[in-house]
Amino acid sequence: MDYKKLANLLFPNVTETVDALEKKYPKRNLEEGAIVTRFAPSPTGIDVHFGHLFNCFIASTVAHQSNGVYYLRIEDTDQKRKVEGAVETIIKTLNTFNINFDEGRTIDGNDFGNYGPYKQSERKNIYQAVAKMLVENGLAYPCFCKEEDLNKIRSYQKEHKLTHIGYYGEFAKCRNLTYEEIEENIKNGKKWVLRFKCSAKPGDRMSYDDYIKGVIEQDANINDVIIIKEDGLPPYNFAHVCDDHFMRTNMVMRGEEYSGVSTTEHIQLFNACGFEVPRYAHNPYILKLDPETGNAVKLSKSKHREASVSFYLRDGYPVDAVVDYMYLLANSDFEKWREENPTSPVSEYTLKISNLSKSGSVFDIDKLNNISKNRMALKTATQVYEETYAWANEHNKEWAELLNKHKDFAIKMFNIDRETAKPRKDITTYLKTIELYNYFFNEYFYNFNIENFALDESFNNYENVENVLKEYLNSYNENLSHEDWFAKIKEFSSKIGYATDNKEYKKNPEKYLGNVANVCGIIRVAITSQNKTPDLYEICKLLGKEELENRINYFLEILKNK
RNA sequence: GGUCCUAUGGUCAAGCGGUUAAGACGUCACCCUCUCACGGUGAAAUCAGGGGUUCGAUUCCCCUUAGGACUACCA
Repeated sequence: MDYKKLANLLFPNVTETVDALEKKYPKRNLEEGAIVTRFAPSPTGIDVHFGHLFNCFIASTVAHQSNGVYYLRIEDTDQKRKVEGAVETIIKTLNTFNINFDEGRTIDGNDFGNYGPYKQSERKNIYQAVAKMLVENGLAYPCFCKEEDLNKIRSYQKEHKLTHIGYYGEFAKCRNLTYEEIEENIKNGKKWVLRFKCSAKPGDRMSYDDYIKGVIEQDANINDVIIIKEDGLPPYNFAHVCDDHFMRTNMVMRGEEYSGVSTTEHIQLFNACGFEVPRYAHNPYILKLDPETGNAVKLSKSKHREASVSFYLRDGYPVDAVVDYMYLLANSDFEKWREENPTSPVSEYTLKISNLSKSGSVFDIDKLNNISKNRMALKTATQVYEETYAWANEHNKEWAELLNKHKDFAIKMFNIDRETAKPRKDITTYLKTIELYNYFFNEYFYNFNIENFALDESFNNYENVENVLKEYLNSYNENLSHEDWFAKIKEFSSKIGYATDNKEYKKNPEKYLGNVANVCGIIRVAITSQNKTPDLYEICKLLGKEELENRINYFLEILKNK
């Protein structure tokens, strides 16, 4: 067959040539070992998957560490699944986590960089030029099979339990069409797709060196896969090959789902085009334990809230905590480094792709919480204030207003038990600050009902409670040191029948109304509503004597009327 | 069904033929203590099973088992 003639029949309007493209997109001039890689999302959702964030994080870190290039390419060849606003969300979200691109599509829809356009739907001429070349070289052919034809082939293959399912060998009927038949079909307006003429046969093996998983030997792809769809655009496989070639990617980092036969297919395509095959690195998944079966399953947006990056943003996990967690997932020795360098920027740590786990790891929210607590404890009160405020502005207006209205007060509040040798570690998220600190604000406190107060048996006898609180107010003086403050409490506690020596109290509990811990407990609940709070002395000092009195009166009032 | 990947406590994991099998999170206990935290000390808890190779296997090989992925005009 005259393939040149066929190419012109199929692509009469394509004038672009591969040679011209090679010149237009020259090899990158980078230092030895520089990694050029990309994030290539499909704009099909309004939320980013944590697994994608994780992949991006690894790829961008590795690229930047090597003085390479990390770019963004939008894979929108499936026009049916496109979602409005998805690209913007992706870019914004990644930026939030300090993942930035050196070139690619931007949030306002423009491109920056010399290898664009960075959106596949705008690269049709490139794909068609390469496709035309393949036809000219006899490596691709048009296929007129319809969906039902394909289904028929598939069910035949399944019925006869053939090991290979697909369009190959004797099943690839359109492979044998003559030029005249093709011309006739086209003249009759029959729709066609372009298929790759695969030279591999059942039983053929191929191997490639995966940067993460090592050398993998695989059954080679034997299907005459589709490289140009009916709409003229390529599916993933061919778009990947053309784009990563002309964008001069040298390391394709992508999810594990592409490892295996797909990769052999992609390599065949690279070879057929005469393009250099890039290095592949297939990242394992992040998993989640299924409570019913106990099996680890792929983290999925539809089933697990922590699969969506918006979850971390909404709950207010500090970005540095999430980033630390990703480092930990990638390289377990990061933990040791972090222990030794608690305040260093992560950029000082070298991520080692060789230390990536070959299998997926189960997502552990407890670990993230722990990291978050530790990161939070390292921040100054002002930092905590500002980050919390920024978060609240987006996610909780009420909290934001209070923080804004009482800024100095709020910073002092966040500073309690902070700048000490053993800072508190109870804030995991910005969201958590609300339940942890709301009682500091009168706007909250004076709206509490008796149910909001953490009452225990110490509150059963109203007279005792009143007695304790009145004594406390009498003894309280804002100028007291911490020691003197506590000495005063002990003093009146003993006077009104509470034990001040805990060992003594444990020996003879019946001799006392309670111990000094109960006294503090009563005070704590009365002025904060909670039984778990930071240092009581500091809280009292921050609120001031007048406010203490008001709160105690308020509390006694509602306790009495319970 | 076929092909590939993976397998150390509940989780993340060190380990590269000889170890009392690190460490972290989580759990529990005790200490510290005005609560809660923090901190400290300690405990329970792991080499999936079976064959080889070897003087010796968690480590190397094979099989089994389990889990995961792929097998689209989706990416």
